[in-house]
Formats: sequence, C-alpha cells, structure tokens
Amino acid sequence: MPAQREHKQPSPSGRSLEHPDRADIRLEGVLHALSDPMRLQIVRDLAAVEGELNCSVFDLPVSKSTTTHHFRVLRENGVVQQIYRGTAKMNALRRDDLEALFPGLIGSVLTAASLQATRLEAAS
Amino acid sequence: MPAQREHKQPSPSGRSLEHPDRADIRLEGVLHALSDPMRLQIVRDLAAVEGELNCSVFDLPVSKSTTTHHFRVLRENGVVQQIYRGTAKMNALRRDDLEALFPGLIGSVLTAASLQATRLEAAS
DNA sequence: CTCGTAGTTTGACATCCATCGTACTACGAG
DNA sequence: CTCGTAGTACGATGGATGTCAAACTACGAG
Repeated sequence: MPAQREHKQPSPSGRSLEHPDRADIRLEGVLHALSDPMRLQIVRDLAAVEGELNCSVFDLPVSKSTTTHHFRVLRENGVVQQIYRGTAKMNALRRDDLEALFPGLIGSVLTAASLQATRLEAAS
Repeated sequence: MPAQREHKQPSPSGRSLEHPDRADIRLEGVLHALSDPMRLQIVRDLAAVEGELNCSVFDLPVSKSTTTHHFRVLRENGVVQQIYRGTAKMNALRRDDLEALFPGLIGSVLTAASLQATRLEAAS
C-alpha cells in the first residue's frame, strides 16, 4: 500500500528517497548502523573513494535484497545519502552532516576499522 | 548447562567474571554495545567519574535484571571491566585498551553524546 | 515497443535483543 | 547462624534484525 509517502516531492530524476534532516540524526542510530560488518564495509568503501558509488560496485556476500536493506538502514540513520541517477542509485557518505553533529566520530571509526583490519590480517 | 566455563580461575575476592582479552575486542562489538541509549548513558557516567562505580549508583529506568544484562553486554564487548568487591560490583571503562585499539574513538563518542544531549535539550 | 539491467518490495523465517518478574546466590553485619 | 542487600540466573515475551527467494518496477538501449 503506497499510502505512507505523504510529502512525496518528485525528485529531479525519478523516484524519491527519504532522508532524515541533519537535526534528526541520532548518535545511537549512527552507531547501530555502523555496528554491522557489512554496513561498516560499505562505509569504509564509500569513505575511501571520497565521492559517489552506485550500489552494485560493492561486492557483498549477500543477496541483492539484503544489500538493499543495509543501504536503507544506512540512509535512514543519516549515514549515507542516496540519489537515483538513471537506473543506478548513487551513494555518498554524509560527511558534512556527521562532522557537524559528531566531530571526529566518523574519522575515528574509519581509523579504528583500518587498524582492526590490519591487526586481524596480521594474526593470520 | 554450566559446561562452558573452561578456565575458571577463582578470582581473589570471590566470583569470577569473563572479560575478553584486548586482542579479542572487536570494533563492531564496541559500536553495538554503545548503540543502546541505556548503555551509552552508563558509559558516559563511567567516563565522567574517571574511576570505578558500583552498579547501583546508576539510576536506570529499568529493572535490576535488565541492568545486569546491559552491564554484561558492555563487559563481553570489552567496554567495561567489572570486579567484585565484597557484595558490590565495581565498574570501570577500559580506557587504555580501547584507546590502544581504537585511538580517539571513545573520546569522540563521548563528545558526540554530550553535544547531542545539549542539542536535544535546547530543542525543548 | 521490447528487452536487459539495477534495484525494490513483499513475505517468510530464524535469530537476536531489551525487557520483565520471580527465584536464587554471595557476601557482610549483627 | 540469620538476615538484609547487591546482584545473578532463568525462563518468557514482544519486537527488531539479517537473511533469502521470488515477483515486481523504473529506466536506458536498441
């Protein structure tokens, strides 16, 4: 039932996606979003390219619908921004908003993730 | 079934509590532990006093058994250290371990939590 | 218009999670 | 030894979460 999209403002290039305003982003939500290995990997990849990536460049070991689910969690918790561009859906980290709300947080999470990856790798 | 405590070494003052080694602490686990409002509050209080606190000084709006549950999650994910001292159970942040593994992470989470608290308060 | 590609939606399912109440255990005080 | 206090263990329960497969939608290419 498509009865819940109240303010559906037709976006420039097609479907619309709901994003929380900056003021509605919650720390607990962001931490929860980042606490899943799959989603943390997505965020790391996104941060690494410093730009936009479409969904399909992520080679996640899960089905397409699960991937959709994870991107939705990231979007609903204010971690990523998604826009449709033709048939692709581009994703980008909401760096400015996150930095304004939680200064240094994303940076230390990314650093921590790198360090841990190195550490786990070294432990063969 | 109490068949999983393999190396149960009797601790100096009574019951034993299992803590993960530093090397076994995982970023995802820490983020998950911090993503619950109740547990984030506990960690903030713990950080504020820069020392040990027993469980009962936390005035959480949940039952005793739920409180036990949250402290266990924090302990099992390497966020806090707990030791029995008589009938009380003292809790402390594992600052050194967390700082060594994930430099700056705890600090930015605490800062973010403060900022958000202020922000939400200001929004009446 | 038709097709293929990219992603969504739905429904199902098993697991995990936060919460509770009640019964239980450990320890210190008296 | 007995009692009170601090916290644990044990189900139980309702709700969220991660996962999937299958059917569906939107868009560009031809």
